[in-house]
Amino acid sequence: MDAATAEARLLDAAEALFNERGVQAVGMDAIRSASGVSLKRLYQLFPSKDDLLEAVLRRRDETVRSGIERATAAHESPRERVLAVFDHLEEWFGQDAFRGCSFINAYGELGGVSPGVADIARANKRSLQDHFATLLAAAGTPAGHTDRLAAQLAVLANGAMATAGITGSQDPARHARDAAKTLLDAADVRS
Amino acid sequence: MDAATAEARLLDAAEALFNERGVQAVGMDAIRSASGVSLKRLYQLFPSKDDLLEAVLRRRDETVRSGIERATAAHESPRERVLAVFDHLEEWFGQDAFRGCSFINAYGELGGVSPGVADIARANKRSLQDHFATLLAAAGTPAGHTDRLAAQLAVLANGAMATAGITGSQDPARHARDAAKTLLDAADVRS
DNA sequence: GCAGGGGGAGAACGATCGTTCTCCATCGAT
DNA sequence: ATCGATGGAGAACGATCGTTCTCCCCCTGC
Repeated sequence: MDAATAEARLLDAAEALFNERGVQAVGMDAIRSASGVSLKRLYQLFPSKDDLLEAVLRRRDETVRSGIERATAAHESPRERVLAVFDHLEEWFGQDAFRGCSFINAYGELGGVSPGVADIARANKRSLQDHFATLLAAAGTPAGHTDRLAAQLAVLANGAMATAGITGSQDPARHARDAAKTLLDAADVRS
Repeated sequence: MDAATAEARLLDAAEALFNERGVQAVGMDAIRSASGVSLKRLYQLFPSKDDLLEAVLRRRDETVRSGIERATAAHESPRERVLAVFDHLEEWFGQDAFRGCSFINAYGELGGVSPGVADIARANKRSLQDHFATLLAAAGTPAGHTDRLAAQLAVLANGAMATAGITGSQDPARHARDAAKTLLDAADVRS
């Protein structure tokens, strides 16, 4: 097995286990067993558990960003693109392994003691809000209003993730989408 | 020191430390040092760390419920009472020790391995949504709409907590409040 | 004054974890 | 065929943690 596939297998296994049980409850042996990669190789590629965790979060960050990008690109108007984000959330929440947003969870567990984890979580949440702002700017909304509306939409999306994680239901995505529609209507973002 | 004050000191110390560093990063020795209660007494009152954690979360649940109750009771109309919840959040987010919602954080860290923690978090979030529903029902909103609107407001509140925790800012509370106002307007909850 | 019991300080214990090390099998190059 | 390097399996190590135990002090009832 070459280094690239070993790394991918490690990130896959670690991501799944961290998602399922949290970070600190997962031992390096469990990651080794699940990935089929030896401890020696593991520590060659990721010198510490922190390094592995941050690599997992960085890859996950890239995954969710491109997933949202792809979901919004499939629609034409800014309004539909904003709503597509919430449709994307609903689909995500329906997956079997869904147990909340990795960044919200990792921040809750380690944000207080690991600045690296806190930074990655912050960056991911900022990128979500920036994405909303970009979509709204294309609708020709006045600049002052887009930032406020983007912040409100980000709060809705994060609330959907947190609520869906805890309750284990997809409903929060639909409620967030409905609320987003109301906010877009009120801001006169109709196309 | 009698049992009641020992218990209170333990819950205070554990709550502060869990909030600051997460649950698993806090050793029982740290709780003993911070509380000034001996390990023997600690284990007499709480036979395991899990018991202590659940007691902390249950007390915290009572605290946030009564805090929201008190904040809403200070206002007259259903609309103002709903908005008072978000003012209450903003004040909370401004506290120095604020590091996100205990239930969202605890669920992220332990919800996957501890059904007790997951249950308490679920109950807390359900009570928040129920509270919104009760406030809206008093406004005479049609029953079908109150549940949907209450769910949307709960998503907003949870999103404010998650976003404020990660970004360390009070702004999400104001954005959530603004969004809530828009939703109330759209649902014609004007008093 | 004294026996006894409850509580405090902290050592001790067993388990687990992150990390490193040992030993051995494999394999390509000469 | 032999050498050297590579990597795998898993033991070993040191630290930490949850939990229990030991020892001693102090207080109370007679």
